[in-house]
Amino acid sequence: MSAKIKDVAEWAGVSVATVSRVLGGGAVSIELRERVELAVAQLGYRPNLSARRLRSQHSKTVGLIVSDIRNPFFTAVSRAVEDVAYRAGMRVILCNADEDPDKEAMYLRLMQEERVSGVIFSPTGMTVRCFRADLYEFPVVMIDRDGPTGLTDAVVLDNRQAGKMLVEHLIGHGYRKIGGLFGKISTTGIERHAGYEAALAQHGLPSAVRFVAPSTEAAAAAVRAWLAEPDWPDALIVSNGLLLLGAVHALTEAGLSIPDDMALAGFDNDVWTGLVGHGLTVIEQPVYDIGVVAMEMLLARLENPSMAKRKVVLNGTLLPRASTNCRAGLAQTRAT
Amino acid sequence: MSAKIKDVAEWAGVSVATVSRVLGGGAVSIELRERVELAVAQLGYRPNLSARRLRSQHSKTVGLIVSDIRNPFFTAVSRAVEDVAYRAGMRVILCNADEDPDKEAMYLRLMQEERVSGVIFSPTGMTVRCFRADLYEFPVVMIDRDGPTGLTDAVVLDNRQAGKMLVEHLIGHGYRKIGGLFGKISTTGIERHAGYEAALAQHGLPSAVRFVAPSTEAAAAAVRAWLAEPDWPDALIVSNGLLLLGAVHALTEAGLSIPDDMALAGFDNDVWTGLVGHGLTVIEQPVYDIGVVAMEMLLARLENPSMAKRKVVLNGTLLPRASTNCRAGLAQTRAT
DNA sequence: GATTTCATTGAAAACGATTACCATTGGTTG
DNA sequence: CAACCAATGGTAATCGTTTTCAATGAAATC
Repeated sequence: MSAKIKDVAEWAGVSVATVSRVLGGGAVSIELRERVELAVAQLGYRPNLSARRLRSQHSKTVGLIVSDIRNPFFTAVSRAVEDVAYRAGMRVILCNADEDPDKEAMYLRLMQEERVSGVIFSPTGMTVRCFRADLYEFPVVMIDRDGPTGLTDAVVLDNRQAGKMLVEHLIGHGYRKIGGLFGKISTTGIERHAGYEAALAQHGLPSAVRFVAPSTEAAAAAVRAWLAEPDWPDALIVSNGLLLLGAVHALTEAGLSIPDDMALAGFDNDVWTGLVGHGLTVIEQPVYDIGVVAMEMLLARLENPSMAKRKVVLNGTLLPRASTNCRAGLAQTRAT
Repeated sequence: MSAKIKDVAEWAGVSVATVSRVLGGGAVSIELRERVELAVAQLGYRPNLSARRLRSQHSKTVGLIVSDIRNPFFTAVSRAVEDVAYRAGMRVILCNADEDPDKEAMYLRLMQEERVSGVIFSPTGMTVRCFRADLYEFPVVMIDRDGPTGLTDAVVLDNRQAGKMLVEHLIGHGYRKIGGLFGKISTTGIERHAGYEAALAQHGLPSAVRFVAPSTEAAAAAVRAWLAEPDWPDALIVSNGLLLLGAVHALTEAGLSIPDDMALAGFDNDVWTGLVGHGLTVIEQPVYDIGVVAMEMLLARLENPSMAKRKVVLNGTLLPRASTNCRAGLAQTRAT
């Protein structure tokens, strides 16, 4: 059994209050402070965080609920959240909800039991629609997906604009039959789709879309089915990295050339996107920044709970590469 | 302020002990049990985990200390650890130690303060050499890297054998000048290097190695420097996914063809390895299994602390692909 | 020199659960 | 009918901290 504060106090010949003050940076004479520090070192004393949290009523812990840590987007975000959190003296509890509203509810309940200081959460469309922030005693910062404005803080990408940007890039490179493949569970897919439709409508071009479950396999299957139909698009926009990989698999196994048989563009600058052929054109999200901003917003909210809710909208940047037949992209890839 | 157990007791007209028994599955008459459950539901009561942990002296929490969650190897492992942990009613605290012994020590101290039930840890070579398991009150399971046998439980890959396997694959495909690029911080790099040397020695072939810091950029720089020398190998073995990516970058930017100018093989079946050219030959680690086994070992150890220490050695599987000019690999890639 | 002020320190009361121990009840048995 | 027992509920101690409050003594003010 490890040493308790009482042992330290006895060893140093002071009261437990004094030890606590030394640890917490209170006012203690230099002499006692040294005696206590020596005792702490000699006994190898480590405070019990459960006791501390119970008494002081703040956990210094944040919950991070993502859909799947294996998605490079979320690993980058979580790394950023952790960096900022640990630097601020807070711990992080990570949960994978697998885009499943039941699991989300379960983890939210768990966060209450932990009495976390706050939660950073990337919810499904389902949960976002019926989320009642007032049910929880901790502030929530939504990331990637956003709910009805003003309910919680949020940091998201300008998905609509990014969707438009991708379509316009393709139009600018001469493509006219531009298909879209979007995730059907998250709100990001919906918004990117909206941008896609808006850009096409603006140019008087027809749209052709498929909505799929959020998995590489589902995307591959959808593209496979599409290729079996008589009439495919000559360019395809895919709404996130996981789905994009599925599309690549389906096109490769069909022996089709990118971009000659079908151009391809998508979201998320995952490492592999630079390595398919001469590179895939993608919208790069500021993944690390998203995590940093989310955690900083949470810290600010804890500092000042009554502050008006904020929504930070970040912009993606277009990385033109060879998969959309972009000469700039080709040149860049060769040079790199 | 949320409801406490006392409020529930008053609401239901019973004592706090009865409420606690209902929650903990003790012996309570059916009638009172129903009254309590109703009260819990109506008040939205959630037990305070800090209080529970303080009193019951077990945290039901495990620490997971990895070097970087952005490394796909560790994301897969961590996902597995979490799945098993949450299924066993335990929470996971994740820490990134960045291959830095100081950070490792800091997080280990944090784990003590949290009074975690156990820790799963992927230490640097430095920490592994001077790790004193008896300093900590929780059991530790080492993953990926292993310390002196018998000190802690461990689950690792048979790195030596995997290194040999890769060399023999290359020799079998006619390569004779086989270089090696290994990480210099972790023990995995050392062991894989040992297997590499052993296999070459067995065939009477010369070795040529470089050791680098564990980053993609360091690997790219090393390969770049190597290519500037007059005499490079005609095949290169790289000791992990991060470094392998660096090698690919360096070779690509030098305009060299894989495998015509240089064959390439490595470790970790990260998604992108299947997408470079017609695929990179790699040793695939059973990443998810490693996490599952590690967490299960930890649970077993908690169940029975006096059990003899175990070390589980898993085998990698060779995925022959086009980067080593492997016809089997080529065919497979085309078919997939 | 007496009174006020101030910085230190210690004693003890929380924090919110679990649980050992005791008291009550009603039924069964000798 | 007395006595014992099983089942159930309540009381209070406990976990290891932080924090309030009062006490102490030294310095400062008048």
